Amino acid sequence: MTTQLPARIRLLIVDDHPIVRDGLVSILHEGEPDLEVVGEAGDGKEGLAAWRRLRPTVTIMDLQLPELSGVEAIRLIRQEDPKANILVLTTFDGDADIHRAIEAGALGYLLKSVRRAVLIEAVRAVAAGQRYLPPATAARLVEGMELERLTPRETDVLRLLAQGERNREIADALGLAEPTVKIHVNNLLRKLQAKDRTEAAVIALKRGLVHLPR
Amino acid sequence: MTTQLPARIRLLIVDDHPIVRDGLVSILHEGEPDLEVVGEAGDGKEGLAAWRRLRPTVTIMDLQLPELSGVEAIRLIRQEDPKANILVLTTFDGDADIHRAIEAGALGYLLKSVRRAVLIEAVRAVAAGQRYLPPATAARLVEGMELERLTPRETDVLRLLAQGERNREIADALGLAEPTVKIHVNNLLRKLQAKDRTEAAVIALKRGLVHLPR
DNA sequence: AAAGACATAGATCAAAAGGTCTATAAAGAA
DNA sequence: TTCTTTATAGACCTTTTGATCTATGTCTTT
Repeated sequence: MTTQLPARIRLLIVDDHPIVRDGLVSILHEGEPDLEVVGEAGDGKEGLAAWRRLRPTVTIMDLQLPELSGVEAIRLIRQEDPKANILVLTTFDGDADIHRAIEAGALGYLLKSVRRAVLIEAVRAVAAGQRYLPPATAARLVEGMELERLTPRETDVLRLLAQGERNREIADALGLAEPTVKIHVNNLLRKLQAKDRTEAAVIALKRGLVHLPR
Repeated sequence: MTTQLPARIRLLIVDDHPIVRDGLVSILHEGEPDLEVVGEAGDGKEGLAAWRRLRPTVTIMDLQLPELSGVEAIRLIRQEDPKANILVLTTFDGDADIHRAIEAGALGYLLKSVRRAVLIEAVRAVAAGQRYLPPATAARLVEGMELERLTPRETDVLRLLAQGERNREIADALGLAEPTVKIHVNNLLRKLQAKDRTEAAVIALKRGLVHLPR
């Protein structure tokens, strides 16, 4: 189908921070003549549109994006082209988001704190269709698969719990009886290995299972 | 003392993310001939050393830095030169950190998500010795001054509370009686306007009063 | 010296949280 | 169909939390 010119790697950058976009462009261009940033986008929607227009070799994507979340954008892109190479570049290693991004079809994952050389290495790996995950992340991903799978309902409860809602309020918000909420909370404490709801809330935030409210 | 050539603004960038540093350099250089990045540093210690060596017009500083925190670095710099112009550039608007940074002597404050033009505007303002705060931040700072001042002991308790510790455990950890801890928790709930300890923990994290444990 | 803020702690009491049972029902997999 | 998972809910009990008192001692500021 596509006649490949092996030399050139065409890149699309999707990140809502202009500073980060410029930093990426600067690092990727300088001294790497075969890397070319062909497009940039500041939110998920623009990112998807740009991807459709440009069909880049690699899409570098942040997860926290306005309009359309990074995970959603990845899912939609991979739906249109299951071979699309996507490298996730995010600020914190909130495990849950990474997990979802990988499930949605991202090939690589990196923290924004990485050194320049690592970024380039990751871009080249993903451009070649290879997985790229920091070892620690890969390890946590495997553990995460096993241990902490939350059911949809538990996730609902956790989200409200992590905003400081009481069981009574959670029950009302979800249209449940309070004992039901208590069961879910109980399961959450066990799965998250938290000794009480406050620790559960902190763990949920730390792992990116829920996000801080505005 | 220093004979001033008004044209040139010499900048020092202190941020632990190479991507962000490159992004800043790129934005600040391009099309702004009077702005010159004369130095970069990747942690607080290096930042302080670079500042001593370079005495830049403006120091652009992240708050979350290894080795020496941004707030500490700001304090030390301002101790040596109370007229040093420091612009804080940070990822999240954790109010407490901003508050401390301003108290430590930062002149301006910006989120990393700002547009390029705003960044340049802020740099020029701070270079001229003027305060630069986004209106929303300024407003919150004023409120914050009034309402939410925590005592040192309350901060101790809050830190442990936000890790999910129980009153009993907090008491043991701090060498207090449990009733004393309860009083502090009570004061915290009132000052943070939280309805229970879980919400207090979330608020504390959101405002940057405490940080997520590693 | 007096006033105010802070830290300490004891005593109660009601509300909420958390643990442990049992039990029903729907959806999906073996 | 049978088994498993998930979601639902009731009952019971203990622990923890949070609210509200009173009270003391130390600082710092006025």
